[in-house]
Amino acid sequence: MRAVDADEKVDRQARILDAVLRLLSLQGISGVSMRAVARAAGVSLGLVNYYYEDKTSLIRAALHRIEEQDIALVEPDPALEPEERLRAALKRVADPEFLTTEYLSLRLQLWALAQAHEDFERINTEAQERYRAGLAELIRAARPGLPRGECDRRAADINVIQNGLWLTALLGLDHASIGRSVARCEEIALAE
Amino acid sequence: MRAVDADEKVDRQARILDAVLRLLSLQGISGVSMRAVARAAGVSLGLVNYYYEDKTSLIRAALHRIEEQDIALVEPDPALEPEERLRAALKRVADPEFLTTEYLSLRLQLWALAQAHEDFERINTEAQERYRAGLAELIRAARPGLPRGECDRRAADINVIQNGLWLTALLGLDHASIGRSVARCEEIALAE
DNA sequence: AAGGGCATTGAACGGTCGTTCAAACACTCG
DNA sequence: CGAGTGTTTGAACGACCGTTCAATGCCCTT
Repeated sequence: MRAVDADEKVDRQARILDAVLRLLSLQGISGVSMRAVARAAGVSLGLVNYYYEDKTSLIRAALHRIEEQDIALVEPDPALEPEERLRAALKRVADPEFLTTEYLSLRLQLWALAQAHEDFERINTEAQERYRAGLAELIRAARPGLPRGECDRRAADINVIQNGLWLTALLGLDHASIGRSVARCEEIALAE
Repeated sequence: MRAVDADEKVDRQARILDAVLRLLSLQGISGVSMRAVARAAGVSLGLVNYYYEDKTSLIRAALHRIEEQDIALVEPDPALEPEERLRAALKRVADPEFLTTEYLSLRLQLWALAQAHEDFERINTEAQERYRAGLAELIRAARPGLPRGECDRRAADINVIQNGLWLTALLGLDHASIGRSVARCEEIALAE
């Protein structure tokens, strides 16, 4: 059982952060207490405070973790042509891998947190802007003739629909309207 | 000062609920404690528990209050022709009156709560369905020739964009993309 | 073997939480 | 006036919260 032991021991800090994300997604911020996090991560209360100065920095770390995932969504896939690259990125947001209740609920909780806490709002806004810029860049690569302003506009419009798509997927489960919305995003992005 | 005194006295129960909505919007669920609510409403701690059995029923009451506002958004305006009625309803969601940070933040907090608490989720889903049904009915009245399924489909698609619109308005403040999204909703709704 | 530096633990602190409840208040009716 | 009814208050309870910290365990170096 060496490997399992090692797995369980390695990087307790990461396991603590995982536990935060899990609890936040399932129970909301009310369910995230230092003790609950410690319990869910299988470590002692003291260790949570050892790795994270206080609760605020713990949540902040969770926010940054989600931010990385968001940016990865518009990371260009180098194996594809520009247009297919864009299509792939647009489809990725409706991928079952990302459209899980756990992930979407987590996003929602973080957005809710951003509303209540100025510090978190800044992190969130920056992430949103980086995402939108990445999307605009993908459009520009796929439609080189478009002026930059038009690319930004399209990225913004797509962003609106994608946000709605995520929210709708979370609140109800209307798969058909999600598919149609992805198609609508492609239309907006690739119009000549 | 009779009138003011009366105003301040009348319906303390309603003032308590107002305080909940205000706190929830501004500080999230973490800011809503029985004591904070009492303080914000200008009543004693005991009175909050007098009118609301426990904290859960207090939040539940807040959810129902928001639900009423949502349904009112698609309430047909009898003074208008069917098509204008629909346009009015679609424009209403982007009305500055509803697009305030306070109101949107409140919605977000309630959605976040619905994820964490089964009881709240049910209330929320029902409200969402009633809203969507109201929207489909408006479309049917404006385009009587359309089959019912197509109306439902359009209502669902519009709902996705509107959710995104609200969320985008809350996270950033891209007014231009909001205007374009409202126009897109009209196109979807009124296509022949 | 002894020492030193991280990692890890859980008890303890003061504070806030939700809930309960006896007491005080305001008001109407007889 | 006094009895009765519905409001309103704030103290008190036990539970849980975030944070601190002395003590312990573990592993590498000398």
